[in-house]
Amino acid sequence: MATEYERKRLENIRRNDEMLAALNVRAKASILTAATKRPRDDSTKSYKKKEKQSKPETPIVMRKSLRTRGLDPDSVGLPNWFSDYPKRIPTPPQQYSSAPLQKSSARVLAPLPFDKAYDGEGSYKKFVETMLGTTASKSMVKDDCDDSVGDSSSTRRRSSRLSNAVVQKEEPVSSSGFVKKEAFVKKSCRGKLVTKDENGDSPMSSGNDCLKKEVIKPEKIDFEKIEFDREPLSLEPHNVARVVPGRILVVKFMPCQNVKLVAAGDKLGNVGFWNMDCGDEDDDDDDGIYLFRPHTAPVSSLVFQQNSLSKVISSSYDGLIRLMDVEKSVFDLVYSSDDAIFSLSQRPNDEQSLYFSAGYGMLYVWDLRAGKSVLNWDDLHEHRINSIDFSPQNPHVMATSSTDGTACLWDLRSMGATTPKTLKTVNHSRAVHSAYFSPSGLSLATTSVDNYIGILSGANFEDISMISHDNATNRWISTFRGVWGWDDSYIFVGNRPSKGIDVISTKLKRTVKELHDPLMKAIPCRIHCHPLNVGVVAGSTAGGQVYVWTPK
DNA sequence: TTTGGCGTTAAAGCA
DNA sequence: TGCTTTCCACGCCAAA
Repeated sequence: MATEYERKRLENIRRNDEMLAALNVRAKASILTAATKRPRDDSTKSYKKKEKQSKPETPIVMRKSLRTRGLDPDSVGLPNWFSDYPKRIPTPPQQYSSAPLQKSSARVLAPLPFDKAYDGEGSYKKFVETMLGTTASKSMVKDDCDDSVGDSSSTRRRSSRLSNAVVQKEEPVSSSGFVKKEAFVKKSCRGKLVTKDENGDSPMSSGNDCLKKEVIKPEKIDFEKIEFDREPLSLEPHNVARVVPGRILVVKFMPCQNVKLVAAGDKLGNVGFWNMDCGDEDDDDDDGIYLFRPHTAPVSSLVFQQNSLSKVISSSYDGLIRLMDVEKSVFDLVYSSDDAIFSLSQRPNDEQSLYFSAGYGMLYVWDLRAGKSVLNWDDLHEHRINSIDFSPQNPHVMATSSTDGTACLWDLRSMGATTPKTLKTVNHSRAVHSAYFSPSGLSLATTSVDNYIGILSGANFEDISMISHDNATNRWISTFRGVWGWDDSYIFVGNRPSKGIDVISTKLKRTVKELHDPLMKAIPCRIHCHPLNVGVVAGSTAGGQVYVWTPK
């Protein structure tokens, strides 16, 4: 229950804020600050804001339900304005265009048009064109799934399937819920139309695709041409950009081979897109970086819709899930809640369902078509769930990681109970920030702040090995998450002291490579390996920069 | 047992 | 170049 003291404290905060708002002190202070600020010397490519973002004038309010606040659902509890506290600050009608100070606090429980969400300086016209496929007719898109927050695991799976030539079919599942390893047949798929399923139907053909897609023929993607093991990766100056202003929590490549586009979500609620092909130095109005602000709190995950790459789902600590629909130029509101959403994922080949975690240990299955929750568990973990991922071998098997110090494997088919049992639980001594399946689905990698990266393998994931790795961060940088490369051989994870990326061999159980470059000025906390282009790796930092390594 | 304060220390912004 | 500010990740520990 909220204490008397807490109520008084909140009441004081509210009164003070109303007084400041009435005096318009903050707006005036902001004007003074803007008038006296120096232009920043920024030699690297960067997003351009409409106006300098002043520091937040209100505290970030973490979304918390009555339940997690310890209040009864029918309790009067905190005043109504508390959950939407920032909205109480008087805002002018043009808040989105000329008053980022006010804008920074408003949680809009409605679809948000691009015009209102856009926070860049130039035009986003080219971005829309690119996303709608007018320049992407050569694009090739993946055939199946995307993944969970801030990682790279399942978006790579297609590429891995191609490179490993692992034939995917309806896998037999053991009684324990795990796929029988021996059921898989390795053979070359060169020349096959890998985007078609067993019935000959292309999973890409459904839906109102915006991009002009082309069936991927394996011979078009010569994975052997680029051998990550042998060819070093390099960081070119033009592959460095500041995409968003705040600390990045999630970075994702658009799963498209011929359009080099990176999306990043930051602590302030921004979602930035960087079209790396758009490098027209003469065009001051469009440098390929497009900054939107669909959320008012940290963006926890970004997922490109599996069969419609012009749609991007975002989740946030502000309790909202939005669907960016480029065709309609709007960030639709999919879900809203008082609980912070810490992770979101989709199962392979099921783009109608969202799996997301909220508050402290809750997990929801949301039907996009029906617009409602079809399943939920209140206490899947004892603390926040940091990642959700699905086995590419068997999409019924889900992996979660949590601040409660565990990573768990679940069988979705036997989770009807209110307190479902795990298939496997991995115990770390501290918070676990990720648990991602390898591209083949045969291994799982967990990353914990206890300074270990766990590798689970074996037919039933019974073989657990812990690789020592310095995963310590602090409050100013995002926690590390080990992500898989393009096959089961390597895991990529940030290195704080060296400001680089460690490449860990799962076979040797140690770091075998380090990606360093003098251009790297900050720690790459969140990493994504391009799902279709082997050797292309993005690292993102607390300063909002994205660094993209490419094969030499 | 719960709660809240504190230490940690990266990186932008500013003078 | 150096100082200030940021401020909800996490663990530790003392106080309630």
